[in-house]
Amino acid sequence: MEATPAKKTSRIQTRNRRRILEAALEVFSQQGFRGATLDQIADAAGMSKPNLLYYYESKEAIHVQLLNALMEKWLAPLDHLDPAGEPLDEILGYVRRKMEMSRRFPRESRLFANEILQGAPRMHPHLQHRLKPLFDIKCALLRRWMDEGRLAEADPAQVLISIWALTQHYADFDTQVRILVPDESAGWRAAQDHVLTVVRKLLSPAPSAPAASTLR
Amino acid sequence: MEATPAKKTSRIQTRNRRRILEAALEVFSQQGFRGATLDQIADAAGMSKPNLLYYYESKEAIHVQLLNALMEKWLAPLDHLDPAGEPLDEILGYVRRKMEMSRRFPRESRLFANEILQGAPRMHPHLQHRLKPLFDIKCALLRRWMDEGRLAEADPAQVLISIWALTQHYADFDTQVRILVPDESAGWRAAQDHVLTVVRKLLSPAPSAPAASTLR
DNA sequence: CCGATTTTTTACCGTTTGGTCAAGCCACGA
DNA sequence: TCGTGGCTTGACCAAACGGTAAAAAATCGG
Repeated sequence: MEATPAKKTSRIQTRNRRRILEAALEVFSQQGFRGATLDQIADAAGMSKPNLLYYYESKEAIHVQLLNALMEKWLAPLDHLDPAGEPLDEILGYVRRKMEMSRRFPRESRLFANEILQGAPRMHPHLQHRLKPLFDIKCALLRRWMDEGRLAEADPAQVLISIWALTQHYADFDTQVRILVPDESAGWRAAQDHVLTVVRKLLSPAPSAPAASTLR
Repeated sequence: MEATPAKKTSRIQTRNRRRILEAALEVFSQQGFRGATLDQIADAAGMSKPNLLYYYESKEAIHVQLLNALMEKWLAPLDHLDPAGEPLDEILGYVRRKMEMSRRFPRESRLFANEILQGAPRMHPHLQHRLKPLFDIKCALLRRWMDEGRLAEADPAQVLISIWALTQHYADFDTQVRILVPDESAGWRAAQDHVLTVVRKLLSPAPSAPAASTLR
């Protein structure tokens, strides 16, 4: 059916699509979906509005494309939590990766934040069908580690949520953080060290009466 | 000069102004400034658009009014940190108050988040002249408590920032949290207990070699 | 009850918005 | 060289937007 769609995407097509997404990320992440205008995006992409609409059929199509790409990128670090690794190291590694993402991709973080703030009108299915299952799997993993006494006892779901809160905050509330802690250079280092400390103190297995398993 | 402005605000005026602010809070917190429309707000307030503009001269005026009122409300809990109190209790009390605010005033939290996400175009001065000084004062207080050995050592600025991150996250990312932890009733209780635990573990003075004051 | 003032509505305006259209441009293979 | 098909553009549109003008309606002091 449907005659071979064929026609590979040309070099100019990939280039322009990339430019559009880059521009759209910039604008959407700062203004939100409704606040952004096609003219702004087209302008930032260095092309005319009709040309932009030649590559994406609507404003919403661009937004959706951006969110889809984002979801994969966002989930990757969590996916890397290795059940075979040393629990605390695994989690601290995860935190490090999340902080790194907040630092290197703040616009993606803000795009996500905007979407959630508005009730995730376009991402709700994604959250339910991709994020939730992965979340549950990793919660179970944390649960197991805690039961084995290799992590301090805590609510696994709350642990993951608070790691997100702590790490993403530095990207999403960057404006506020910069006002309060003007230190440009050392800022990120201090932030990362701090968050790592918080998580370590939260999850380090009891150092007083240790001994691996308190069976029963 | 300027003949007595007089004319007390009538009963109907206060009532309508309140209704407008209530409606605007609902809409702005969900859609952001640019995303919200006067028609939406007027609709939510149960009045016509021109009537709405009879009470506030512009969309921006409503937004500014909302942000001003918000700032006071938002700072209050931090202001209550008592230098004379028991350090850990004071801070845990502060965390409790912040969690309570996230639960009872999620729209205010999201309004604030929206403003910061967009670079705080209207709130920047407020942040610099009201939030920052208070922040510095409370950081100094934490510093003192830590130096006295009554709190665990940490970067005071990062401590306050992470408390905000943890508490506000439950309001701002409510949509996501609800998907991941569907438990309606126990959810907030679990969240609060968790955040309190995190902060307690972070700031509890070393339990091994305690003794109040290690005066050098 | 009246007159004056405050409140509300109807009709409207100029601008911005997301999106369309038909014509022009340009690269490239034959 | 020319034509063909992908790419680009200027001109345009209807709807939605923030906001205004003026008159109708409601309110209230006397």
